Amino acid sequence: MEVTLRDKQCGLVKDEDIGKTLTLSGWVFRRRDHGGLIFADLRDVTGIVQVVFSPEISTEAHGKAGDLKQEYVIRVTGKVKKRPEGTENPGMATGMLEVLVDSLDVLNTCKPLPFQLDEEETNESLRLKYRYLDMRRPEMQKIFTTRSRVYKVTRDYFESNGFFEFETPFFTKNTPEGARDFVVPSRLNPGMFYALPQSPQLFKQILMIAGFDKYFQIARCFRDEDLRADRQPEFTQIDVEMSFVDVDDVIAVGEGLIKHIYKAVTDEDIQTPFMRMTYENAMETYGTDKPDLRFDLPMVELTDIFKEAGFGVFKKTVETGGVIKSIVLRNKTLSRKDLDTAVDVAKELGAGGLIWIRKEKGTLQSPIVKYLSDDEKMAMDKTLGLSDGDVTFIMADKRDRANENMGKFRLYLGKRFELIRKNEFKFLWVVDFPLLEYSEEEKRYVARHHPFTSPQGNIKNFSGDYLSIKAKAYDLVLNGVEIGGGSIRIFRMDNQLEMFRLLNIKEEEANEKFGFLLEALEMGAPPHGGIAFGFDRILMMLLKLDSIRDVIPFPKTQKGTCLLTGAPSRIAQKQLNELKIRTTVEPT
RNA sequence: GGGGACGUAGUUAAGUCGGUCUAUAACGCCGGCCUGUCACGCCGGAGGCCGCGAGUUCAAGUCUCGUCGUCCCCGCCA
Repeated sequence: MEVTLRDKQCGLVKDEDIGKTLTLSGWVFRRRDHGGLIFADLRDVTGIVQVVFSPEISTEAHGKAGDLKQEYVIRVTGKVKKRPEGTENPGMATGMLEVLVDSLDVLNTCKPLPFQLDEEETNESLRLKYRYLDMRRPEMQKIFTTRSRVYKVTRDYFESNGFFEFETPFFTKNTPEGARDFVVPSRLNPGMFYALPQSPQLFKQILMIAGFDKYFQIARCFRDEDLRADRQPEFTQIDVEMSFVDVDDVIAVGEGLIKHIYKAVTDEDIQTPFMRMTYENAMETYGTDKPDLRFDLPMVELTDIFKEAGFGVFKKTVETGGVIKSIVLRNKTLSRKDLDTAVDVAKELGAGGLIWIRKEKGTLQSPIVKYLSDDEKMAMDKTLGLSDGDVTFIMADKRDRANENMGKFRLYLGKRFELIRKNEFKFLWVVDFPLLEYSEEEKRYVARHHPFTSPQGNIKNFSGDYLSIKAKAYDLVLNGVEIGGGSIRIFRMDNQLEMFRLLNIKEEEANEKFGFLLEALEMGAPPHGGIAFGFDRILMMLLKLDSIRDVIPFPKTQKGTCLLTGAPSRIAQKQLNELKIRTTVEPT
């Protein structure tokens, strides 16, 4: 016998259904039992519709409805009616309608819930353990239906721009640079391991060399590093690579994609092109390579003004090549306590110290003011344009440390004094990254992005300051979070060898680790470059959520465990034997 | 590896200076009543190893140490 489970979904019942008899199925979201009359909100992913059980319509259905409980799965059949005047609910999409039920079937029951679905705040570990209940909440359904739509518009965008979608291997080769790899033992090759990809980087370059011109993939990536609110061990990237392009081409495609996604999520248009800022400018002005531009507080350098200062810390810092940087917090008359707290915070962030100078009634007040000459005070006042109620915060340190610490302190000020305009989306390209950075740990220069990133200009026989070489690399930053990054790649073997020389990587080592790419570079590799966007982070930001876990269906805890499935777990000795693996941890 | 926060009925929270705490409330749950509710309402009831383990004390939900779990941050990570 054929049974109709439903004619349409709950949220899709419309005015034109009035008078029709429909069969609907869904979950009992809430039930309001008035004894003689019982209301229930029937819910599915499309929304909620009110169903009414009245003994005047069906005593049998009304009788059964008395036993309905939260989250029972039911099927009802009944006539769609306009609600009686005065009982409409304008707060819900189907609030003008209701279904008068003549027959009710309980398709499945539900035990009492471990937490209420409409509870504002529920312990996240409980939500993760019962993720299927958590995900029934309308807010979560909104997140994941949005996520689904973003996959679709992403594919639409690339498809209409001539890109080809590929899948690349999960079981791949361990790479030396970058994050720690997750590894998978190879049973067929005892003692050998695959690595899960940190990104499809080398494969997408190979695809360019293979002549596919424009590639994209919505790719899962794996990095065995510690977790954060915006970092999961497996996450999704929108991975892109293009041939015969330079920086501006990739950036333009990236902006087009973000515009598309932004529209899909917020239904609004954003202005492109996005602002661009050099890495150096970002570091000098905001002390970070991912500035949050939803508030101002730029850093201003005062090194020249205070280089002769009577205040020992300033003088000594400048003499030893350091800098003096300041931030002005305008028109917030801070108490002594606020200022003391600010000093403590700065120290906790890693600063050696923090000087404050407050302007009131036209004069500068500060513990160090007596060490400053009138000329110095006037020069500072003029440079910073101070008014009454302004506080200048000053750090003196080596350039990198002063920038970095002041950058962190800037974020503190932004939060503490609520300067962040929360409704804004401030996109920003950070460009002209240094090609190299010095690794204290390894005592050598390492690639800031990765070793296949193209330098700006010719680096053949380069002998100057290695840190001054710029890369054709770019990051996309949104509200202080990095949501994408990429580069133009080196496409000629001679340049790649030059790069390895700078990195002090021996040719044999390079061949052993990524010889397949090097060999490919020698067989007609076209100029190419690309970018990858953090899919989860983009969603998190656009939906104004605080955690990447909220946009991932089944996320891991900070210890990397899955509370739903209990992963990771021990495996049987037999499995270990097959893999020729012995652990050094005793079973507990 | 390090720093910090939290852990009390099924859930969310309160619990002051260690002492009427026999641990409180709301929601949920159970029973009853209710024909226009929509977070329905009203009456009644059950429900607790105060994360776990030591210690201090006449006395511990409360103080100390350890441990487990979750979260935030640094390191790590692009």
